[in-house]
This record gives sequence, structure tokens and C-alpha cells, in this order.
Amino acid sequence: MPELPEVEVTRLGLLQSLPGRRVKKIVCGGKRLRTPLPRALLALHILAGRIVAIDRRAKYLLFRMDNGSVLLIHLGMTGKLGLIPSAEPCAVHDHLRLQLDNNMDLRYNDSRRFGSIMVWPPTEARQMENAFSARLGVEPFSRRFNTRYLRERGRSKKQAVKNFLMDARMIAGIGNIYANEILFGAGIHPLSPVNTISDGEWKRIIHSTRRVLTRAIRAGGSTISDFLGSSGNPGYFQLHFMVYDRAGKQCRRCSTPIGKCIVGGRATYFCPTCQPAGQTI
DNA sequence: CGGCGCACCTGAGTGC
DNA sequence: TGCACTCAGGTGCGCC
Repeated sequence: MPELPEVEVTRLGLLQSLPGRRVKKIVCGGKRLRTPLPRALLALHILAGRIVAIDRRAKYLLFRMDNGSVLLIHLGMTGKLGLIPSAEPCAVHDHLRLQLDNNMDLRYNDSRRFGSIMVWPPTEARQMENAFSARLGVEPFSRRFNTRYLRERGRSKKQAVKNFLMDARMIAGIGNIYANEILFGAGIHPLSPVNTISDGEWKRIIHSTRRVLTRAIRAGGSTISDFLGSSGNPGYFQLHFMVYDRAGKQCRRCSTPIGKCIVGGRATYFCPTCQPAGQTI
């Protein structure tokens, strides 16, 4: 499900009612996610704590507790967070349940179990967050996401620009759907080698990235199969896809049939006219 | 050492 | 119906 917009929509939804709530009880499912659930740390640091803030870094959500600990959640491909009445029975693939002090649960559901849940203890949270953040690239809405940064990091790279955009160590939060949409908006072919992108093209990529992500967040994210915001509402940005999953259909801008190829093992869509193949790999 | 292929999982869709 | 097969929004490992 989730790239930056879906994670951000989830965060904004949870912000309505989660801050200030105390965790009264924690129930873990039996199966492991990408990593085993940190049962002991959850019991030690999250249980009985109060959630004071919810932040996002890349595609991760950071739940900050009043004791200084941090609950870190990544949704993987199919992870969902929802606020559900405590009386409701658990669903298939519910893996974590935080029972709150208002008769509501924060529940984590993830059929494919590619997500992950971690806990940073109060005494180590600062240092762990620094190390965690250092491994991730710039946030698309930060000032550090600029032409100079992209030129420097991409200077010696021959890989396809689409793979570069999706590399979390370079830029945070962009996945397969939005990489396709961003490059269409910038008029750049996904196979263009990174080291051939001009400053003017980086500018278009920056502009397109922010525009696409902003519009997607405003639309409530994209609901391809089953993404629901924490409010239980689907997103509608998929109605605005220009290229993603539109192979063979007419380009909304010029009517040329949308092309498809595989880049880095991922389905890649582009308009051969609006995104001319200059130099490609 | 950059960059690729693949594994990790379940479920939905398709075609026979 | 049912079975076999393909594909899916992410990440990180091993390998060349």
C-alpha cells in the first residue's frame, strides 16, 4: 500500500485522536513481521505510556511516548493502521493491538507481513533515531531536496533515474507508483541514466515530486487494492494516475498509448511522447 | 563497490 | 469450481 502520501494520510488521521492517549494493554499476534515483534520492549516502554506526538520519516511512522521512548512502525506493502473500538473482534492478519484509555484500539493489520515494528528505549532513542535518520535520504518537502543535492548524489551513477528516485538512501518516501507519476510530470523517461540528468531536469523532477505528492496527500492517498486511511476511508488519487497501471491506454495529455517496461524488477509506465527517450540505458 | 536479482509473504486476478 | 500461475504499493541481502 504505502508510499509517502499514504503514510502521511495515516499520520494525519491518527493525529486527530491519538496524542494524549495512554496505552492500557498490548496484545501481539503470533506471527513475525519482517522482524519479530519486540514483545519485551513493547511491554517495558510502550505499555502504560502516553502518546505525545506522531511524526513521519520516509515511510516510517514514529510514535513518541511521554517517557521518551519511540514506537517505530513501517507498513511494508500491505500494512494498515486503524483506530477501532476495543470491543470489535480482531481481524485476520491483525498483528498488534494497543488498547487505549478511551475504549479504542490502535491496530496494525498486514497480510503479507512485510512491515516492521520497533521500539527505541528512552535512554537510547535519541542516538537510535540519529543513526536511523542518517541512513535515509532527504525528505521531498525539505529544503535539502534541491538541485545541488541531486546533482552531487547522482553525479557518478549510471542507474536509471527511476531507481534513483526510489532509493530510500537518496530520497525518502518515493515508491513505484509515485516514481512513475513524478517522471511523467517532469517529462523525463524513466530509463534516463542519473548522470545525464541536467540541472533543468532536476528542477522539473523536484517540482513534479512536490506537486504529485501534495496532490496525492490531498486526495487521501491511493487505494489500489485495500488501502484505507486510519479513518477507514479510501484514498482517491488512483483516479488521477497519468501513467501507473495504464499500459496501452491513451495518454491523458497527448493520446499516445502508454508504454510499459520493467525497470529494477518493477513495472514501469511512461508516455513515449511526453517522456522522450533521449539517452537511455 | 555500484547495481542487480531475489527472497520475504498472502491474496487477487486470469486463463484453462 | 478448481487449479496453476502471475503479479502487487517495500526493503535489504547476497552476489557479480
